[in-house]
Amino acid sequence: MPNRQLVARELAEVFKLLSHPDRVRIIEELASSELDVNGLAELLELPGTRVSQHLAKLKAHRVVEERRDGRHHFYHLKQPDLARWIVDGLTFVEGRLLGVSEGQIATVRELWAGSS
Amino acid sequence: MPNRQLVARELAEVFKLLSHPDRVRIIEELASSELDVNGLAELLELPGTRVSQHLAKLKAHRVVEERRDGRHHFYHLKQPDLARWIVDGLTFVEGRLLGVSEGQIATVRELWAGSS
DNA sequence: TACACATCTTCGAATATTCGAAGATATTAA
DNA sequence: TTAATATCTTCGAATATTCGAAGATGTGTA
Repeated sequence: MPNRQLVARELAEVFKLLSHPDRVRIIEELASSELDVNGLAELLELPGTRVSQHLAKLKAHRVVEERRDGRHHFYHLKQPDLARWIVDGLTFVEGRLLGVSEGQIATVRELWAGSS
Repeated sequence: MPNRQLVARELAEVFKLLSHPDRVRIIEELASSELDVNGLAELLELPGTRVSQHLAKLKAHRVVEERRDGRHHFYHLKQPDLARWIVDGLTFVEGRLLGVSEGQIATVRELWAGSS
């Protein structure tokens, strides 16, 4: 009865998908508003090509969905709760951030939890 | 103010650590009881060397802690809530498991949530 | 001491990921 | 149609991960 193995494998897939800082930031930005590739690239100060590559991966795994309007490709989270769950994970990160105080982490938590 | 970037980087590190099925299973087993390398290896039907390598990585990132008793090295979760948080992540996996019904996922959720 | 047990560490090959560069596609405007 | 904009895809090199094998370390037992 290898259900637990199958479930662990899928969970690990999701974790792998979230295991890049750019993708974490993309998901957190999309938590509060739908954005196109350029919009994300400017917000995150990353090259558009890179954002596009990350979005392709997120889309392939059905984490984000695409809506096209003219030449713009807008992206949003398929399951907005995902962003909240990630923010919950901050609990397990607090002890690891030496240069960042708990207060600053709380600020990030609020930024990502509410409206940015 | 790159706090969000720092936080995203650390979150991504944690996700990378969880991005292997063996490590997910190890963490879920350690949620209910402290175990030594051989105990884990038998439970998960994996070679002891492999379990040891995963545990070394989890220990380096302070996800697990070690207690030595004679020639046995017992491991436990430093933050037991981590296992519960991972189980919460099952929400984002349910649609991806084609061969596993929702009822079976619920069973895994209970197995991992309570006593195994 | 000698031996078995439990675990760790190192090595190297196979595989996967990342990232910029360059070119391809699709849409709108001139 | 031509050109500009927005995005995607492919390529290849650099880097990282995985995993078994082999040997090293530490602990208990005869």
